[in-house]
Amino acid sequence: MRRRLLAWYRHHRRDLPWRTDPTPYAVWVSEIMLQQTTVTAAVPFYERWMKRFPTLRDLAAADEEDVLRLWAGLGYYNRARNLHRAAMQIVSEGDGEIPHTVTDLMDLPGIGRYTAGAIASIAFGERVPVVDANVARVLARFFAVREEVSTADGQRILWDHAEDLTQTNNPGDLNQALMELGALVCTPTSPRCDICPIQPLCRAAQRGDMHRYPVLRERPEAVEVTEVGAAVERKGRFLILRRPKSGRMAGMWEFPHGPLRGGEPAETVAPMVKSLTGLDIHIDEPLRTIEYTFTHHQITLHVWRARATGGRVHRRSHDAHRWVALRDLMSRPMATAQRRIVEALMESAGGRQLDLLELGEESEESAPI
DNA sequence: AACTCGGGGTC
DNA sequence: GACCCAGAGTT
Repeated sequence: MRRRLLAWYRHHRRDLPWRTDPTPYAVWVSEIMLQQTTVTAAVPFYERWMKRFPTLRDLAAADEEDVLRLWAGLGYYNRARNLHRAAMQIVSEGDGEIPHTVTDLMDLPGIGRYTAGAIASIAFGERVPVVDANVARVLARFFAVREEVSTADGQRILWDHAEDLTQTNNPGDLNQALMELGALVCTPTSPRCDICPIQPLCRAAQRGDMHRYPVLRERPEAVEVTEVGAAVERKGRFLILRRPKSGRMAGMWEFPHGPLRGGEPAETVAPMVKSLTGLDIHIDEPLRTIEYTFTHHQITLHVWRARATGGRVHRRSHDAHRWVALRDLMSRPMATAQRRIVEALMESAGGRQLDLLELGEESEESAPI
């Protein structure tokens, strides 16, 4: 099975950026980005990251604000904070070298059994297994594992199989081959058993019931949430708040917003901004409604344009605030939903300039673009 | 063992 | 629009 798999991998492996020079740091960064994130989504972020933080020391020396700025859009922001903290930990407490073993790697924040195994095997050649969603699927089919993947029994069985397979001279390639097969051939909904190099040895393929593996836990139903928010303007600048150091989206900037607990959205904005910031505002007009989904929440966020009319910013659940000009908003670390608010503001500003241009054209003047 | 994480691609 | 993804941390 290993021989077939490795032969296939050598021929079909994708040319991914972290494979051109798989230093321990490169492997580490890629593995953190790829946690719960598809390869396609991670690639452009990886390229930018390595340009800005080429080495572990560059990362350790960076401000968290810069780290989050580069991560903005990838989601799961604690990954970036943990990566940064781990880099600082290695440089300050260690010798500046990334640990070589699973045990030592797992002492670092953001590195669990999977990521420790990936770094140790790929970068250092340690004979240790990895079980991610790809490997779990491949092995569950190959060995016809009936146990639910997320249970303790299911995990133990899969890790045991993976560990057996990894007792070889090139554990890093073996692990990557398993993941690559899961990504390209042994896919979730329609596996390509016809082109699979290990199909003749696969229990599920022999039985013809590939679709029954892996056994996954039922997902909870999505919860619909309505939120209201405001782009509050004062003297041409907009109010943004920074979330505290811990918890969800720690350290990220956002417009004042919050869940609608009842009543009409339009009538809830001003009280929400008041309780969040202490500011009195005047609502001008609806700006945009933004819909997005995460985990099992479906959010509908209604955002209004508003002006500050009085009061002082006191901040309740945030640790900083700034009044920022529109052109500077995008350079703050903000999650995607918040960036869409900035986009809406820029589009409406652009529209206003276009209105001016059209007025100019009506008066027979040539307007520069 | 269950829950959370605030992104996005694929089919 | 489901479903899934190179998981980890917290409760």
